[in-house]
Amino acid sequence: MGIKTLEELAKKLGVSRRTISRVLKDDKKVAEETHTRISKRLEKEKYFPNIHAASLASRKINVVGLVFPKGAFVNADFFAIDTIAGVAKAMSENNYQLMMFTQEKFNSEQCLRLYKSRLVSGLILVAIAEDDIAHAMEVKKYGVPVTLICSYCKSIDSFACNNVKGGYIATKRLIDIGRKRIAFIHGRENWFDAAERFKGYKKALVEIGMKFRREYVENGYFDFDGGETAMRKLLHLKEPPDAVFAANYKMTIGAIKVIKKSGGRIPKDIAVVGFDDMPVCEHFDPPITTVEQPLKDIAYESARVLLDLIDSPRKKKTHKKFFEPKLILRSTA
Amino acid sequence: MGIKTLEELAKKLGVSRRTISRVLKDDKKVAEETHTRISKRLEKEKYFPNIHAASLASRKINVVGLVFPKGAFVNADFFAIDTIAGVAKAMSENNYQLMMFTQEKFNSEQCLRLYKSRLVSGLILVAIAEDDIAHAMEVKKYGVPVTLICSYCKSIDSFACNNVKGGYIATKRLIDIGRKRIAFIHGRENWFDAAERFKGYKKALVEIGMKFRREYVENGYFDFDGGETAMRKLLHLKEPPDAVFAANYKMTIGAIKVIKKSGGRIPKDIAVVGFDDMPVCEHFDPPITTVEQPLKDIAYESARVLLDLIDSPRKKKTHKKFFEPKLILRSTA
DNA sequence: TTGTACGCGTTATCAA
DNA sequence: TTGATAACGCGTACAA
Repeated sequence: MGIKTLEELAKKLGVSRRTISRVLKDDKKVAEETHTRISKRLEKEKYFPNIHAASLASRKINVVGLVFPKGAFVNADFFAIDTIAGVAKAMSENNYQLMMFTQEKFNSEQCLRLYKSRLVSGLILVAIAEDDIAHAMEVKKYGVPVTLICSYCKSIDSFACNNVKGGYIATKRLIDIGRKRIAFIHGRENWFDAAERFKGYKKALVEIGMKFRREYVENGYFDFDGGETAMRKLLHLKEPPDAVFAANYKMTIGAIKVIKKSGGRIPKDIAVVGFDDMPVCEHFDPPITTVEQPLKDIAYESARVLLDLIDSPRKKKTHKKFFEPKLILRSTA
Repeated sequence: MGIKTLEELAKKLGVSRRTISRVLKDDKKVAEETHTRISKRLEKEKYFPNIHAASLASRKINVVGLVFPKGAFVNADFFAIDTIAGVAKAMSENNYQLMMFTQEKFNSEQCLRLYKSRLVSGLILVAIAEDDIAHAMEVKKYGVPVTLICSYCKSIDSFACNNVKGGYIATKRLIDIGRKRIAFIHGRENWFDAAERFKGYKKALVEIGMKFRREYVENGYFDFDGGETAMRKLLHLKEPPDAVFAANYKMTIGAIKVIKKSGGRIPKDIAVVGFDDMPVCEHFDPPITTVEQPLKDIAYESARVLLDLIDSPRKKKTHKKFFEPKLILRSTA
């Protein structure tokens, strides 16, 4: 049932393989009559060329790998969805396929294997921890086309939100509404994003001449519980904050929960600005004021550049682009 | 830099390709000395076999495709994450790779192509709308190993939550706490899950001898806004419900929002049970009583069975498994 | 406009 | 225990 190879089909049609191959590629140099006769038959037989034979011969393979560290994937939920959606869009626009990989811990050896075995022709690495940047560089050194999403490395094409600015506008908002004691709930410290948002927070304080207070910074580890614990500590301070900037949406929700439970009014007693605009932020009670990062665009762009890189690997200059974050005003600040 | 082919390496080592191939496969029939000599060199050269050459020769390819309808992917967020995580686990346990596909609308032609071009050796279809079941059957008829996640078809191996039971236990909970006017917020009607949960709702009502009232059923289209609109309509009824079961977490959150805004107390005035236990449900205000479905397990199992199917395609009997939903009691009912 | 024939890098069968 | 050698199915330079 159904023709399996070009050879078979060629025999049945009484033409050469080469001619059918031309039809498949829409090569002009085929008589119109022959063309229609062949393409009708191709349709009918539901013939599709064996990709392995093709890429063995052509040395090309239209597949790109998207590598998630397990942490990012399991805990960051929406984050992963937008990333996949953005990359998938670029892939389908360019007739590429997307392969997914999740790694317990970033594994440069495995990345190399994916490439050298010709499974993929390039890799997109998502949210690599700072400690792993060196390994990513190694992968690149072996000649693997690589781009980074939501992390940064001088020698690799990197795409991320301008997290410093994100932290800055979040904090600035709190300053603008008159807050004097602004706390910060930090994400995991070895993550690129977390450190950058912290910088933005400090920058805004310095700019306005507000003093930076160590006791107003707590680590919430990017999670609900972490946000709760951090907020609880902040509330127990002798001089509790009158505003909080939490560096992702989970910690924000955790913090709000604790504030409400303690009887604090939001934003009257404590104003809150979060990070990431997940669908639920708008529908939370109260609706959360937060900084949105265009994750899907970031992912899309990094994928597009990777495809360029695959086509012309000679490019020396590395791209890097930091996308604009955007403050979404709702009820918490 | 680095050996590219078996041939090259064979020459350098003064052995035949076949011998190296044996070492790669851990074949016993190689002298120990030869074995260690070769494997050391393999390691050093970072040689990995060309997958295309290998699958061309062996006619095998350790890749499985996971096909999302676009709707399910973009709107169902967490849903997709758990699904991917479960499938990815099965893949890595069996040394398979995972390829992702998102389709605007289910496209059997494309599914067939993926298989016939040997890109994948089987497909997992996620949450196919009822209308598309026929197309899925066609794909199967062409010999593609296929399993279904979160939808059901008699002739295809199917894995889903026991949604009827889920709807039943949700409704039963509301009955048990003494509610007499129980409303239902329906998901998109042509989706398998939605219809099943509705059945469970009706079953619980009938069982207790409560009459089914058409006006207590509203469609919320599985989305926040839909949930809000539906709830608003329900509140405007002459005899508003004293309980609501909403068929997914987004509609649940939408409904709660509207109830709170209208001044209703939860669960005192209106009790609410949701569906899906997303991380945010626990941290919502109020924490949401909901029905959990073991999505990750469902996905894992469907992937495992697909791999079996690929290994031994002769099996006539189709598997189907309906996983147990679980009521998670929190504050809304 | 159409066809021939070699090469791509493995696997696997047989023979040594 | 090892090694020739023929597939595997397609791409493409070159020839007709």
